[in-house]
Amino acid sequence: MARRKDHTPDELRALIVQAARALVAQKGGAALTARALAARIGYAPGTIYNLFPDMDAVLLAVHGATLAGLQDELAAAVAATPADFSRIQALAQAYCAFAERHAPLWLAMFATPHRGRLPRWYRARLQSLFSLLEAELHACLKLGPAESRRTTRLLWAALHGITMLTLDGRLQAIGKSEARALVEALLAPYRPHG
Amino acid sequence: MARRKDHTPDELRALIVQAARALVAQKGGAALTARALAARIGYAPGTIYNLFPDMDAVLLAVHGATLAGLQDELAAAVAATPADFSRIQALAQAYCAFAERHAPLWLAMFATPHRGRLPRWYRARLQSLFSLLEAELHACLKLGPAESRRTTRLLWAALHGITMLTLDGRLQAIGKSEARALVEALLAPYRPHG
DNA sequence: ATATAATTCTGAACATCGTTCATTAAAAGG
DNA sequence: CCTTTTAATGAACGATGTTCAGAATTATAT
Repeated sequence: MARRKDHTPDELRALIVQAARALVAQKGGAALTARALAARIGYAPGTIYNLFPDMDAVLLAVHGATLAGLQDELAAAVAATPADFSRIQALAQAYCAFAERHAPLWLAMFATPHRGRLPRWYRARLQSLFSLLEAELHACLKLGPAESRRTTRLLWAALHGITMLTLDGRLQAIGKSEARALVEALLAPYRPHG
Repeated sequence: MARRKDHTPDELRALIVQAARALVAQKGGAALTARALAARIGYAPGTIYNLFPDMDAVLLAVHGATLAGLQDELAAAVAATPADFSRIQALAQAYCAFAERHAPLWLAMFATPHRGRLPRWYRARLQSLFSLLEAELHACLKLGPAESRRTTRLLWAALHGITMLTLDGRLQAIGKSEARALVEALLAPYRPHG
């Protein structure tokens, strides 16, 4: 039995990613199994493999959507703040808020180390995100190009650490309210003097 | 067939953890399967379950050993440096060096989010590590109690982030040499003025 | 219209995983 | 020597990712 529903390959691909995203968001990354996903979209498990090489690729597509969502919110934060230190604060808080609001999706993104290198479209997404932050740091903190590059990586990594330790409660669980204070303290050295 | 080799339960427990540790260190966390572990110690898979409730418990014991190893090296760093800012630098570099040197073990420690709360002995291990750092920060940086508590968490989380992003190459891969520069930049604001 | 080709979906099958447990072998005790 | 206790087994169960020969449907050609 074939063609039970008329979905173009692209539509079906999008349907799979959407269902996978919902599954991870609701029940965590471990709940994303081929059979559960197939049941959710009303297809047989094998159908997924006609559109994705394996389940890792499905999960990576979910992560891509998560990164896109973060980028949208960071862009909104840029648009809503003046081009000074307060924008950097807003970006950092938006990052933390997004990760907290989509905790299962965010945790799933870092749960399993990827074997092999990430596909180009995924690296491009990351690069795009990174460039956005770097541009804002350069503009708002008046750093030199080399310094803003390093500072971006430092703040990015530090934010990642704060967020992860907050979310999964590992290593001396950090309360959610304390996370904001930590981000403040992280950025404090970069605040213009006065 | 029973009692083929004479191991007390404690010896066998230690043997299992040791073999599991070697397995993770050599082939990564995903290679730690009940059957592979059993084969490595010359027992049947079921034997593992006589000594551990499940494989997660074995993995957690491995992580406990990893944390103990880190604590030893941090203590050595304390003993080898004067009680000033340079000691904080040495601690941070020791942390990064340990994670890098035991990359598979370190990555495995953060690969899967733990369901439920961690056992008490594990939380005590973490607390012990954290207390060591907090005491040194308090002593070497002349911070108040509340401030040293927050600063410890901040630096801990930031170090975690730098280390993780360096090791698994995710998110704008940070080169190993660049990681040291990032740690330097992270600590720079706390360097005594001059 | 009819036949043929191309597409698309199925679901049984395979290997491997964690885990359980009735069974069996070995040691200890009477 | 017999009995009890302990320790180890390995077959078995359910669930996993993945494959693929075949079935069902649509498109195309004659």
